Amino acid sequence: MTNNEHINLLINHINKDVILNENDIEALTKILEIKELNKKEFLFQPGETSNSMNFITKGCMRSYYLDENAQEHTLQLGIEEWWINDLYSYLSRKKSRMYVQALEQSTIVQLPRLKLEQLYLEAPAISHFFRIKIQSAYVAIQERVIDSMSDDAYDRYKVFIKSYRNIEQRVPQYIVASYLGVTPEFLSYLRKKHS
Amino acid sequence: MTNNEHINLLINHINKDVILNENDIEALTKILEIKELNKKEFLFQPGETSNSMNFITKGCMRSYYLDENAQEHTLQLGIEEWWINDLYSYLSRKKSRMYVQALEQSTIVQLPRLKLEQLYLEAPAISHFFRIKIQSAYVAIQERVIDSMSDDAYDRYKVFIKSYRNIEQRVPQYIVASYLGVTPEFLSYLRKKHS
DNA sequence: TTCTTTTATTAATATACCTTAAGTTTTTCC
DNA sequence: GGAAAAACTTAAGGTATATTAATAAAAGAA
Repeated sequence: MTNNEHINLLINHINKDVILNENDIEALTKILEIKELNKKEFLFQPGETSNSMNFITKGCMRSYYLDENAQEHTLQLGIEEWWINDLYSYLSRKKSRMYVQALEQSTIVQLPRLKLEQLYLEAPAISHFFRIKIQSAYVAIQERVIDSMSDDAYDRYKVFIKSYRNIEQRVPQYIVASYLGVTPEFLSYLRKKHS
Repeated sequence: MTNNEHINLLINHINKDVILNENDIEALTKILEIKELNKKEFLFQPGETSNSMNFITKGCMRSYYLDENAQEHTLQLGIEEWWINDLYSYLSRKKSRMYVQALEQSTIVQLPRLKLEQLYLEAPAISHFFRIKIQSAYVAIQERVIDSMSDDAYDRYKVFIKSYRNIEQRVPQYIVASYLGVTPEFLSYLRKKHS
């Protein structure tokens, strides 16, 4: 894929929610950076602060953290045309507890925070777009809190398969387990029991 | 309390995060509405769509929903100078699954959504304020997801007491349990065990 | 106050999920 | 293609939390 193909994926993606004019597109193109990540490579790690919005144009990524017992917990998974980040760190300007990692050879388009916030001032459409994105991130995570309180593990697995249809095939099952909040052994048991 | 006292609580609250000028304050005052709720009265119920931002100036409120087994799950608790809403419904414009209810005789200052979004256009400080609020709501809920995945019930209870210090005394324990995602019986057991 | 309703406690039994450990299958890479 | 590593499965035994049901305590109403 050429750089322009990656950039166009981003522009088209944004254009689904807001109307970008020529200036918006040019300004956006000026500030973006394209980054390649090898399989298992980290975009950032605990202790660092997220300084960009990251749009996946190729590959598959996840964010996760380690609890006190060094157990992995996956917070977010993403493939082509999804955003990946620790929004907590990006928004609060605090150090992240997260690893953000490529699960396959991946390419992302990055928008550096300071330049992006500068851009908000001249390009209201872009500001509006990210307001919408953050709102949907909120909506998604509230759904997750609700599901985790009302559903047992197998119901959460069904919800996961439904909303992450294409992703499920591409990531190891132990990562799905760490997203659902169960052990890989228990997920394996559930899959057998219900098959 | 007079209406002006309720309004001043809101203005002072907003002024902690952004600088409001005289016009901002006047415009804000023009669109706000003050509402009284009796103990146990609902601000809205499942099936309705949230159409305002709601700032508590007196009393204590919560949002909760019922799962398929008619179990209550408390999502949010708030007292004086906290916001209460189903942000999911407010932001997505979809019907809420939530009950938002006064736990004591309460007063809220409401900002109707359409008028507020109109106001954003002329009062960037207010737009900025709510962007910050939604961001902190995201940050708070992500913390909650992380805690629910890494901590056991007693650890979550300790976190709850720390962050909801003043609220804990004012709400029945079974509501705390429904916030933590455990049964009232189990919370009672935990409190005894660790006392 | 007294009665009624709401909330909290206790305890026995049940269940969802975890831990450990061993064995199997799949993927990676030289 | 074969060895090594990574991922998945199975099963036994254990723990955190749920369920049920009965009692006690506290709060609200008359």
